[in-house]
Amino acid sequence: MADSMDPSATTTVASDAQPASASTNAGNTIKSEPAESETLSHSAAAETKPGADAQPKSEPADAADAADAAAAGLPDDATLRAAIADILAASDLDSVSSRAIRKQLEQQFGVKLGSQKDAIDQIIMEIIMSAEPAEGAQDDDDDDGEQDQDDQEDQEDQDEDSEIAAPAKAGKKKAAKKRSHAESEQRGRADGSDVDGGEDEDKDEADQNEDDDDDDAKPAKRIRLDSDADGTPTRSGSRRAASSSAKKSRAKGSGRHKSAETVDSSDDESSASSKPAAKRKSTATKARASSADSPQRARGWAASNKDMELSPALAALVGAPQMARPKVVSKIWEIVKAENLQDPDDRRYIRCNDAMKAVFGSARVHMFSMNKVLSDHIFKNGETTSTKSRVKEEESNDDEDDEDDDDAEAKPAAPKPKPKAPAAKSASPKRAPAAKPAKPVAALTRPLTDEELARQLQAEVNGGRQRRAAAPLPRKPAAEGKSRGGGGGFSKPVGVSPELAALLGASELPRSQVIKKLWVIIKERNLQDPTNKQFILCDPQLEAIIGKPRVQMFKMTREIERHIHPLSKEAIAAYRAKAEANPTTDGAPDDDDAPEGDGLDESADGPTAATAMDTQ
DNA sequence: TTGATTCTTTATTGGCCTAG
DNA sequence: CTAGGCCAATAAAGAATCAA
Repeated sequence: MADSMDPSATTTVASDAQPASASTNAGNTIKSEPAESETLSHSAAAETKPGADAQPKSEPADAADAADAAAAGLPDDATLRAAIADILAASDLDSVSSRAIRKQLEQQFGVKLGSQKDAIDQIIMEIIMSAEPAEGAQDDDDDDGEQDQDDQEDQEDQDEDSEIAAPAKAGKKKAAKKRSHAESEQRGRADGSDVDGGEDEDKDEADQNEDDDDDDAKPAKRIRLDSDADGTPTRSGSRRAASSSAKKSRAKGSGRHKSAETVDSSDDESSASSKPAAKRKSTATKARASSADSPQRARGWAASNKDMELSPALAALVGAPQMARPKVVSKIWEIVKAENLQDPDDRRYIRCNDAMKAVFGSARVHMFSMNKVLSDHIFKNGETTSTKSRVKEEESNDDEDDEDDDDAEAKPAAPKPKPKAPAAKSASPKRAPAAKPAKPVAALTRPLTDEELARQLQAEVNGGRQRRAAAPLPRKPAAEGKSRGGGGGFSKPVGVSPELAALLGASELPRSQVIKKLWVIIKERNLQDPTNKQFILCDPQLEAIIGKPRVQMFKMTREIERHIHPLSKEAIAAYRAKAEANPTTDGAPDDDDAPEGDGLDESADGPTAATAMDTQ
């Protein structure tokens, strides 16, 4: 995390920052005496800047002894164990990695421990597992922590600048997070960037970047992963699994998983059920401290590791019809190594064997382009066609053939080509940054011979390409399949304040449209902060609504909320009737084309506001 | 550093669904 | 029947995977 960070700086930050929103550790941290914060910071330093002086509290003598022993060879098991225990005790398990620990040990003992990697991992796991009971004991503190968190919340509400401070304030973040909360409480909180809560927006922006710096801290999940692979049912491991499955379940839109997760987390049920019945709103604001960064990473990891459908050719190559992308890459490299397929002249090039030729369509492929080509052979689970292959097709259509007319219709489903299309994108708008025009693979692969070309063509026919002829991309079943009975939630029209109405040009429209239109305006007026596009630099009109000259896009919704009020049933019905009578292309009622009168600004808003009162 | 992809973070409401 | 989780839209950025 902080290889580049001055440990002393970390200390400063940690002790200076009001830990008001120290996410994970809120409960404890709040109560921490300054001295304790110091200790924590040292822990952080110890974790990332290994060295005798950074060695956390216990037994420096041991370290010295061990160093002596190291001169003779590797430290013995007991020494190693003690040292690891020390390191772990001083580290945030969500951010520390086995590698970081090993490096620290190497420093400490003055020997290379690469050969001991497995053993060290094993010891780490054992120590983590043996720490479990302590975790349970800490559960009782949860409520206190939560209470404290509530207090912070209030504080933060008063201090608007600290809004973004606690990324972990996602209340709704379910059991997996709660668990990590409990665990993190017990662990040291070593991560300086985690501790430095929120001071101001700029700080937070910096924090974001600093968080990113915690590079070499491949989180302890690595360790957990290993243990999972071994089938060792560690708590941490199951937690990770639960978290990833939770994510998956969400992606799939299944409530069943949720319950499974609940079962999984039996020790959490009390805290979960003890939550006031008040709904999401309260849970959302009730900041459940949770580990701020690690779950994110974990989920990112889980995302990458989702099993994907493989084309027949690729399946034949790797020996499985489904596999996560990284595993595919790994497997291919396994094969490359096993068969010594790397070009001796330039080891970045891989000489394809027959199976690989079927996939890559050439006799030689650059390692970097390998992934690109693989994309043609990897598909979303359960899909018959891949989004990106569609995109590719469209692109290739542009410069090659026009035979596939239906592809043009498929376009809306392709999120890519326009990094910023304000208009209708629906299913998966994510991954904006990836939107790069596909570089020709040929740039890295050598020109194909006719024979190879033919083979490539064949591979395409056999592989992913043929899938595209299949039925139109079944967009997220949840997206349209559910169609959530008659437009509740975001599609339910709401009334907006005169100011907002003036900006949007409509006084009644669905919440989703409010946000959508706002973004159109933001783009039109180029209001995004060029240095950090997550922030909106409000123009006078927008500032009158937001109340700030600059607002993070994530927080915009909250600010806008002040200008939104529910409509009466009658008003909603009227709105829908109007929308139905005047359907627009978007599917959602669009006020651009069918505004309820252009002079609705003030006049229309009065009644709606009044009716809104009725509703409430 | 290359490549692609998926998912997360934030905030909001309310219908739908499941489990108890 | 109730409680509570999921999901819908919207944005940018970054993490995760793997290899040399």
